[in-house]
Parts: sequence; structure tokens; C-alpha cells
Amino acid sequence: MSAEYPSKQEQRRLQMSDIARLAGVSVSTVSRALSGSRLVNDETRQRITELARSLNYSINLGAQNLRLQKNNTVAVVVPFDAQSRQHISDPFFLSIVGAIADELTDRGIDMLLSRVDAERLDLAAQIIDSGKATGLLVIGQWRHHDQLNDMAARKLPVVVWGAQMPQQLYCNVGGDNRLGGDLATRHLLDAGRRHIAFLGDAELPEVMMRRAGYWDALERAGQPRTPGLELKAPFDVSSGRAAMERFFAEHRAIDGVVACSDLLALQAIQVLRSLDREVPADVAVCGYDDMPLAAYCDPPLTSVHQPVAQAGAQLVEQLMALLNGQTALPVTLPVHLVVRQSAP
Amino acid sequence: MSAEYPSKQEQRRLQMSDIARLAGVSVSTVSRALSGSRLVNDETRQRITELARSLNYSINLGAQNLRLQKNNTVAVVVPFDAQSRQHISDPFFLSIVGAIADELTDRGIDMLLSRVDAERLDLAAQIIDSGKATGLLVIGQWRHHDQLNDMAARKLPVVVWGAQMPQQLYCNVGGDNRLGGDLATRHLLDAGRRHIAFLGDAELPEVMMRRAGYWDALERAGQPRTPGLELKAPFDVSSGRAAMERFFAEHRAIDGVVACSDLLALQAIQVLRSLDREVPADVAVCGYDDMPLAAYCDPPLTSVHQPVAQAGAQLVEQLMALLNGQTALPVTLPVHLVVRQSAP
DNA sequence: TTGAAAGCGCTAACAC
DNA sequence: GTGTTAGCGCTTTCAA
Repeated sequence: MSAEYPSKQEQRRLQMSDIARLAGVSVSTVSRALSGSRLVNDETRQRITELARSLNYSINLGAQNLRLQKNNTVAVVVPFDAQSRQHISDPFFLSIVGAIADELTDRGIDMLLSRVDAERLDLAAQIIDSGKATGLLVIGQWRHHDQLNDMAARKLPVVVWGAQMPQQLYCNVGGDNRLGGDLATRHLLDAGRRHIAFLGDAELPEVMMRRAGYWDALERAGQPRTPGLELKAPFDVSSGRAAMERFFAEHRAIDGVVACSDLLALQAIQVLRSLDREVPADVAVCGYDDMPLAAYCDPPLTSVHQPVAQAGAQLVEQLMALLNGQTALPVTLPVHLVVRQSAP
Repeated sequence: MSAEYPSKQEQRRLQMSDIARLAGVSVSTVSRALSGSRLVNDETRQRITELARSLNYSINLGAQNLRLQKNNTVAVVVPFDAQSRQHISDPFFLSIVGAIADELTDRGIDMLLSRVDAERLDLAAQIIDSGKATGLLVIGQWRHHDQLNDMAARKLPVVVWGAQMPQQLYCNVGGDNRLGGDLATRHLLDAGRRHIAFLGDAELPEVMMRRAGYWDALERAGQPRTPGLELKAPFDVSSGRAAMERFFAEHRAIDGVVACSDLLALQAIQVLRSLDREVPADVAVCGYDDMPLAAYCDPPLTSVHQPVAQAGAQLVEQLMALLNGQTALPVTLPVHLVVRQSAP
């Protein structure tokens, strides 16, 4: 029933010298045998390999790495808001983490996952300085483009999921945010909407770019920008509910919404309904990310699709380039609008 | 398999001897200073600490761990179906991973995330044998209760998210699956449904227990079990679509569905609608997991809620107990039914 | 209070 | 082919 373990001391871990003794050879021979060196007699190698397997012996990678001066681990860092103690929960970030995990596993690279205070992204450098990992993948720039630049200036192998910024020293991979914002807005305009709100915190580079796209589309359509229709809403839904209620209550003219995440879109829909405004009849709502469940929402979400699997693959790809001493250029991934019923 | 990172242009990594030289002291003194030993002169320690920080020096943890014979890393293993090459994507598993990440980070423990072939859970032992991590968290038993038992028999510190089984040697943490299945079924019965289907692969322990709960509820209500109404559907939605279409086409009498994941419930709703059956009017559908987005689905999902954050905390808690040489008993977490519109 | 030296588990010259 | 030996970067006796 219950698992029982011997008190306190784990039995001493098997090591190479044990295998050597049991096989009646020297440690070097074991080392060579297990690394598949051809300098060791076939029969001996066979015997040693077999013995090691039967005893569940595995080379101690700590020692091996120390000796070989290498390290097969990449750290993935998910910034979090220390103030709200917001946890890792946004389905989009989680799915990017999943995609990265897939890609790293396929390449046989170990993945260290950790959170870091979004105000102190620079602390992530410690993971590399201490040799825990050789490279760093940071999910989102948040407000600290500068800290990321500092890390890059130190030549740390870092690749960031996020928007490309002017004066950027680090390599980033990100969706085409400006296009995404544009696509969503244009779609609403094409549907005849004229009072289009923008939900997102433009202090975050990605959101800033999406807002630029939103402006692009408005301008192209000869519509004025209305700062009052821009709500600084956090990606993650937790806090901003009250503010959003006030926002929509005060701006009854709104007939379209560009939200910077699907979560935000869903929250907006909820709030609008509580104000007796129908979606999409009264207000059409576009989300962002096109998370896997977007199609199953009520109503199914029109959303800007971000290619998550590609994102994971590219983040890893660029990091590998850096680690091989090559230069890694920023990558912009294509986005497209998926039209569903929240904004037909 | 192993990627090599030739540190081409990378400057040699700073090490303790460098700091020692720069500070005009011996390595031992630096070591002591950085570990906060009181055996070193206050002023010297101050100077060394300062120097180290200004140079971004961090102790090489690989070397430290080797010397100290310790390791502060826990591995989290997400089984995947190698045949369908199913990736890490189920939102429920992803959110458990998130919860574990939160808990481990709070405790200052490093987290290694990896996938493993669901048919070879035993391969995960290698992560411990090789010293990459000291403990293992496995997300789901899948079909290999036996392999997990073998690992426990080897005294490996392993805790599993899943159902408690008879003859179980390892520690598990899981929701009360039997109760969950019962609650969902009872709810449908109470609503007057009489032909209740069960969707899930009962070869998986968790599903088996939920089915037992489903049977419990039927029996209590004096309803017969109808094997034909049980569909062996995989947790993850990818493959089983065609089978599900056939299933619902053949069983027009079905007026209630107990699904073993929210994803499965959503797929069922889709299929039912394609067959012109309305949810919940014609068929009421209960999901399982109550993922964060369940409330936003179309229709909002009635679902058995699993406490994800608690799950993460308990998994870690039990693993820590094992690592401290204590016995870790299985933990069953409470579940409850959240009623929404898919099964009012 | 500090330094010299041994050794954590492994690999790779360099012998033989 | 195989063994001997010298470290990888660190901590910790043991001496001074």
C-alpha cells in the first residue's frame, strides 16, 4: 500500500569503480566501454555494457559534465508578476513551454524550467553563470527590454519570445505583432464596426506593436485614434476586472474589441454580457493567440493565430545557433486571423 | 544524441581561483567567504563577496554538487504516446506542470521537465540513476502501474499523479476518481437522464476508478450497466474522432454523457451537434478536470473539478518526504462537481 | 583566521 | 587493448 523507504540514508550510488571491480577491469576500460570506444575489446565491452545495464548503472552526469566541461541543459524562464504572485497559468505561455519541451526532448537536450520575477529578468543570468544551463529561453520581455539587452551584452546565450525592438542586442522570436493587430482591427472595420476598443498593456513590447497595427488599420480606414478607447489591461485576467467593467460601462458606443489575449477577450465578453451587450451582435470581439480551445468558447473566438509549435522550434533553433557560436537573427513568425463567431 | 557546445568565442568561465587571485587570498578562503562561513575575517568576506558579485561570478554548481554529493533538482516527467507522437498539450497536464513549477520554485528547487514514452515509464529511472535529479514526479500512470511499482521497489524516490491501485508500492497523489465519476453520473441521473454514456479508456487507472464511480451511481439508482454505452476514448482528443461519431450515431438513445476529460466532453459536444443532437436539451454532457476555461466553453461545461494547485503542492510535499527518508502515504484530493450549462 | 592538500566520479593523455 | 595518472571546480579536513 504505502511506499516504504529506508530511513535517512539512500544506499550508496553505484559508480564506475564498482562496475570495474565486478568486471575485473580498470575504470578506464569501463569508461571506454560505456562510451562505445573502439579501443576496447568487443567481448569486454559487451560484458561491461551488459553488467552496467543489469545493475541499472548510469554514468554520473555531474561528474562527466565537470570533466568534459560541457552541459546539455537549456533553461526556460517564465517571468511572473511578483506583486500579484501571479502563477504560471496563462494557457498560451504554458503551451509555448510545452512546445519548447517537445523540441528540446526531440533533440536530447535537458530542460530546466523556472519562474523569475518579471521585474528582475536579469536574475536569470545566474542560471548560466552557475553552470546550471548553457543557454536561456525567456518567455516574454515584459517591461525589461533593457535587462535583456544587458544580458546579451554580456554575451550570454539568450533567446527571447517577444517582439523585436529597436536597438535590440538579443535574439528574439515572436509573432508578427503589428500585422496581428492590424488584421484584427481591419476585420472589425470591414464588418462595419466604427468604435473599436483596444485591450492590452502597451508597456509590453508585444502589445505596443499590436497597438501600432491597430493604429495602422484605423488610419488606413480614415478613422481617428481615440485614446479613450484604449484600456491598459494586463495579459492575465486576474486583476483588471473592475477596471474593465468601468471601461465598458463608460463607453457604450464601443461596437468592436481588439483584445491582446484570448483570456482578455473572454473576460471582455463576460463583462459585456453583464452589461446587456450582446456578442457579436452589439459588440464584436477579437482575441489573440488562438489558443487550442478558442474554437470551443462561447461564442467561438475570432482570434489572431500564433504558431506555437513553430515558436518552440524556432526558439530552440536560434539558441542552438548562438551556442554554436553563430549569430542568431531575430525571427518573425507569420500570424493569421481565424474568423469565428465572436467577430464574424 | 548529446549536443556539444564548443565554446567558440565564449570567454573562459570565471572560477574560484580567479576570484582568489584577484582578491589576493586562497581558494579556500573564497569558498568560505561565499558560503558565509564565520571562519573568515568579516572585512575579507565583504571584499570577496563584493568582488564576486561585480564580476557576475557564481559558484559552479556542477562542481559543488559533485563535491557535496548533493543535488537540488527534481525531474517532472510527462508521459506521451510515442505512436501518435502526441505532444505535451492537454491543458490539464500542462496546468499540473505549471502548479508543480510554482511549488518547486517557491522551495528553491530546480525542475527538470521531460517527456517519456508512455509505454516505457521505467526509462525515467535513468534520470535518477544518472544523478540528473534526485527525485521524480510522474504525471499519470498510463498503462504501466507495473513499471512504476518496479521503480518503487528499487527505492527510487518517485511520486505519481494518478489513481491509487491495489498492491501499489509507490506513492501517488490523485483526485478522488471514484467519487468524481459518481458525482457526474448521479447528477445526470438526478436530472432524469436514463441512457448515460461513459467516455474514457478504462485501461488507465484513473479512468477505471471513474468508471467504478459511474457504476456505483447507476447501481444506486437501480439502473443497469450497459457495456455498449462505454466508449474507450483516449484522454487526448486527436485520434478518436471517427470512433466517437460512430458511437453516437449508433446509440441515439443516449441522453447523458460522462466524459473523462473536458477535452473529451468538448469533442463529444461537437460530434453530437453534427448529429443534430442538442446539448444539453437532448444530451447532457459532464466533463472532467474543470480546466480554467471550462466556464467559457460553449456551452459552459459542467465538470468535475480537480484541485490543480493542491495537486502540485502535494506531489512536491510527498516527494520531499521521501527524499527525507520518511514514508509517504498516498494522497487523495477532494473533487466536486461544478454545474454549468452543458448539464444543468 | 588562513592555506595546502585530498578527493567527489569521471575522462583522456600517456604508458605498457 | 588495457591500466596509470592527472585533473575538471569545488569543499573541507588538517596544519600553521
